Amino acid sequence: MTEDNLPISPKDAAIELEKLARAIERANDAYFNKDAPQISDAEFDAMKRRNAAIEAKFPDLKRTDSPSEKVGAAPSEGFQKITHSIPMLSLGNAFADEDVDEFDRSVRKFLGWSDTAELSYTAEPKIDGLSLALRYENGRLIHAATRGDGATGENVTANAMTIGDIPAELTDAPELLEVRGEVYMSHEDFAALNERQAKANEKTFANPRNAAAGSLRQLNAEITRGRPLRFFAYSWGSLSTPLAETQMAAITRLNELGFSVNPLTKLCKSPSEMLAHYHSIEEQRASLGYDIDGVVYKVDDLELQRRLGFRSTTPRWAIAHKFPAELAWTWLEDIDIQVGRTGALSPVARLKPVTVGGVVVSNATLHNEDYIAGRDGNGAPIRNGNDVRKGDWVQVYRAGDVIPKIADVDLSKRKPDSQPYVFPSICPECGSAAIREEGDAIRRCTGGLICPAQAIEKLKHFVSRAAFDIEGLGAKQVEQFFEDGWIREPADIFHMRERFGSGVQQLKNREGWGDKSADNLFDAIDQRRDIAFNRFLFGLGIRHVGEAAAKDLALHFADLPALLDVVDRAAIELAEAEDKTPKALAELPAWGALLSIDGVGHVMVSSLVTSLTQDHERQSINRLASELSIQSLDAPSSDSPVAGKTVVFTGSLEKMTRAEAKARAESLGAKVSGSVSAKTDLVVAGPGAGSKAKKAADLGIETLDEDGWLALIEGA
DNA sequence: TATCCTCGAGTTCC
DNA sequence: CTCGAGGATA
Repeated sequence: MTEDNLPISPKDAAIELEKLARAIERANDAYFNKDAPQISDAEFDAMKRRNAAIEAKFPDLKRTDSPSEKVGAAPSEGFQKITHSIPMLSLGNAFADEDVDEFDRSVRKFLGWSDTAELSYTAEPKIDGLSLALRYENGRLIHAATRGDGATGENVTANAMTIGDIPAELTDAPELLEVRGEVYMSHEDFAALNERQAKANEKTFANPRNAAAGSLRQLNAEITRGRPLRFFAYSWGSLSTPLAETQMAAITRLNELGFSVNPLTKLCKSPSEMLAHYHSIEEQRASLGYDIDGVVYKVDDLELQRRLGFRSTTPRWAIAHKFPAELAWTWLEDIDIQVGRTGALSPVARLKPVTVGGVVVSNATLHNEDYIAGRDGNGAPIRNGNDVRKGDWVQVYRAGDVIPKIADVDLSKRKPDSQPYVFPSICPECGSAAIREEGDAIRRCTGGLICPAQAIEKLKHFVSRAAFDIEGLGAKQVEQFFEDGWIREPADIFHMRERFGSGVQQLKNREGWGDKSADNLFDAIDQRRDIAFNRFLFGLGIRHVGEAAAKDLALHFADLPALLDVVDRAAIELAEAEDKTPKALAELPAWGALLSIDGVGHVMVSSLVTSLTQDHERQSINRLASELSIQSLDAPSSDSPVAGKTVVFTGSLEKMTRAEAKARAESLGAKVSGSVSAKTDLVVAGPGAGSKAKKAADLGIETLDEDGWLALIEGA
């Protein structure tokens, strides 16, 4: 009943979703709280699957209290999710003074500005806390959301309301105003809190940042109220009316509206002024009374910010200049090798635990063979070219304040009889040969799925967040089930309920598993029988096909058979080709069809062909697919006049650079190509346009000049 | 062919 | 978060 007779009109769908939500809620209540099920498991399951199917068809109608959000939800998930209307992105990083000049240069280059044109930036301390988005409608605080993964955060409104720096009401505010800033705790308050915690025999916090995070994420807002949190506003999201024309003026406006803003925010007219302010802030760092981890520079002119726009994950108009990382010395006790899902052998340093930047570190990555030997990927020396050995006295830091790495080694403390580390040439997990391809930095186990490490890592990838994201089936459970022999390939996951009818009993008898958790797991698994094509593809774990590539492929191919058909034909072409160079292969129909997809090159095509045409892999995929209903991806809808069109820019552009024109067009949903072909929808020709404009005319393709193009996209 | 940008795959600790 | 490398571009 899941797929059949789905409602056609949104109205019917909404009505049915509401009914299902109530019925499922009732059944849940009866089952969990009164311990007296009113309906059979099968009926319950069917209702939830139908709910999921309707939601998939009408994603906009998904209810905030949707049962699909609740199934298998861990008890810790006490906060509702909030999707940010504008994603909360992170910033690019600068570590050296030269990086600041480089930032200025790249901004000018993108805008097509000279080195001397006047360009101002703001510089402000980067507060080491956690970012928060506050949404005000008609001056009233509607909700507060943490950053989360950038797209979706947690609703912590009740807690935010208890923070003195966050006004519940604003006067004279825009109709819609989303203020963004940083929640933090001062050194003084942090020390007092820890003292209080210690006296009460409660746990103390490692640093103010953790204390702030822990306090904001209290399920009981009254506890948050007792915690001395503060807030600096530094940015904004959705707005009904612009705050100002410059960053500086916008910050002033936020201050006038009643928000605390950082007093060390300064307008700088050149990279040297920015650096001077950076060093001044660095000197004041210890006396500020709160933690900061660097300085943020932003292009001051908001119109320029808009033009600069965003790369995939960071804005082009801002950068974070980090202070040098804290360092600590410790003993390197051992070097272990981990095997990843692609067979990559990754060395990890086991360290005598040491505190670095408020966190105890006992492992550090050693990347690869060359990194241990003291060379980077280009053969250039790192750590003065010194290698790292077992028993060495090493200096550790946390790159980007996160990933522990080895900065230096003290040769004077090295024992005379110590030996260089010998990187294994056989896989420590399965004994297969571990081979390093010519020109590759990484040594890989050749065992494939024979290697238990690879098999397990591949399964972990399959259930990971961007893939099938099965609630209650994380890395740990996968490992356990693999060892039990219950799950050896993805399809096995979807057979668990039926195949282990008796197994459920086994599951329930195991520590940590009860009736509820076992059933929740099976429910969560069933939920994922409806899966988006891109998630499915990503989950297969084909080399070089990550999240982005999987989406590109899913947008291009209607379904799995369509993709497999082209890949099969490409495989035949490869087998029959006499000239197997990438250039020659590109001329072949199927091979060329795959290469024509944006972001797909010959390495990825080879990978698709080798992986998807292997017999056992294909059978495994078929077994999996037969358990699923794979949802095709619709092209992203957009109202802009150029959405989905292929545009070619030729000749010189006068009001913007090529890069800016491309970024702008892509943000409106257009695809920008370098050459004119039958697939081209529109050519924008500036002065000096030559053969491309002529070809466009020959093919009868619409051609605009720069002003015509700007008029077309105006207002979009 | 060289250079820039983005992505994939690896990593730690809470 | 970082490195290496794939893909796009000039």
